Amino acid sequence: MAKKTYASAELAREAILDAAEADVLANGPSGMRISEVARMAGVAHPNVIYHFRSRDGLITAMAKRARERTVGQIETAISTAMSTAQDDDMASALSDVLSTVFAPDRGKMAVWFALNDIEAPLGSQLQSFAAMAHTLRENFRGKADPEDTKYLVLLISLALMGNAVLGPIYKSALELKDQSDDAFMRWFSERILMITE
Amino acid sequence: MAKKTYASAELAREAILDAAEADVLANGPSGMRISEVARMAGVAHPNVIYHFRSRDGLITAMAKRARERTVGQIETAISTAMSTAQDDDMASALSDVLSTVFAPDRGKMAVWFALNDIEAPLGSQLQSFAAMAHTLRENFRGKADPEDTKYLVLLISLALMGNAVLGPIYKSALELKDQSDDAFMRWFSERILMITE
DNA sequence: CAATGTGTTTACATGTTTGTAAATAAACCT
DNA sequence: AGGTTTATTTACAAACATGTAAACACATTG
Repeated sequence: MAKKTYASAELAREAILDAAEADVLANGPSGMRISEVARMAGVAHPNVIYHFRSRDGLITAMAKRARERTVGQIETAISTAMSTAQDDDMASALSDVLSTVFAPDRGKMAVWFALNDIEAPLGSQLQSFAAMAHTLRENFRGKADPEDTKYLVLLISLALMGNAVLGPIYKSALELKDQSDDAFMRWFSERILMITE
Repeated sequence: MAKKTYASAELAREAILDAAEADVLANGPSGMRISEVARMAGVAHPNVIYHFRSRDGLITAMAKRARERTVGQIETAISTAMSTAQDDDMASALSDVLSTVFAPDRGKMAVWFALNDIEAPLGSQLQSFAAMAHTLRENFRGKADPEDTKYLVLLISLALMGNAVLGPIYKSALELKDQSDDAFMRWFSERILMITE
């Protein structure tokens, strides 16, 4: 009795990828269990293997989908910001981009990937990200050193990746008054603008 | 024939912990395999269990040792810096502390721990770290907002943790001219001083 | 120097995980 | 409707990981 849970194979695959993503987010690539993924997706475990050939195939497919989705979201986030940013509220605009681009789950996933030597999102996008940042910077602040902008992009990326993983822990350890991501983004954006003076 | 590889049980334990640390650094807590640790330490796998009772016991002991070692190193690094720091070369002094405190391996380990919900080093030390930083700051720059110093310490911690994991990847993706940790530390230290103006 | 305790090994038991095989059901053609 | 392909399940096989048991070597000491 092979009853169907999903309308199409495509939907089943997506559901399995969703489950895999959740499992990896919680337990990392090495902690992901295909039976757990199957359970979460509501299918029998050989079905997962049927769709993705192997555990490794599942991880690869999951990473690929995450990468593609991320690239898309980054592009829209940046282009939105570039078209709406006003000189008088750069901090706000910047803060918005940052929260979007480096959402906690995405950051956590990127770190999991990096630690497990899996090609992560962002890496390949950073270069163009830096180029856009540099254009934006020179538009508002005049001539600047491209290398300096790269360092800036690097710092932002690293800090936000770190924030995704350790942010909550460290904020609580420091007993910060406002431990929300928003507060930190806001503070950070202001400092970034200070050092691009 | 139970031949001895190490002179004392204590040495065997240390060797096993070293191996466990290397394995966890490479594969994470969930990826660590007792037999692999045993192989690296040159003992049979039940010997590992004999010394640490279980896989979990091994991880716990390893984490504990790492925490204690870290706390010690942090304390000496900071006190050295505080006694030698000169007003005219703060950036250098700061940069030195940062590289010491957040060495790549330590950062990577902290991230592994955090992702696996294991109590990591630093967390409990951050508060006193922030207090020292604040004293130092007010000594050189006069009255400042303690909350702001906390954010600063947070940023530094997060960025350097991120650097330990993603630094090399991102630096290469950005095609930075100088991809050494030193260059980044130096640049970062200078910006930190800029925003504590 | 025998007895005991500690550290170590080999051999094994058990459970878990991945992956395969075969059967079965549904969808899709003609 | 019948046959083929696709998706799914149950049952099983094989590998691997953790942990236990028993035996064995070494050192200490009574």
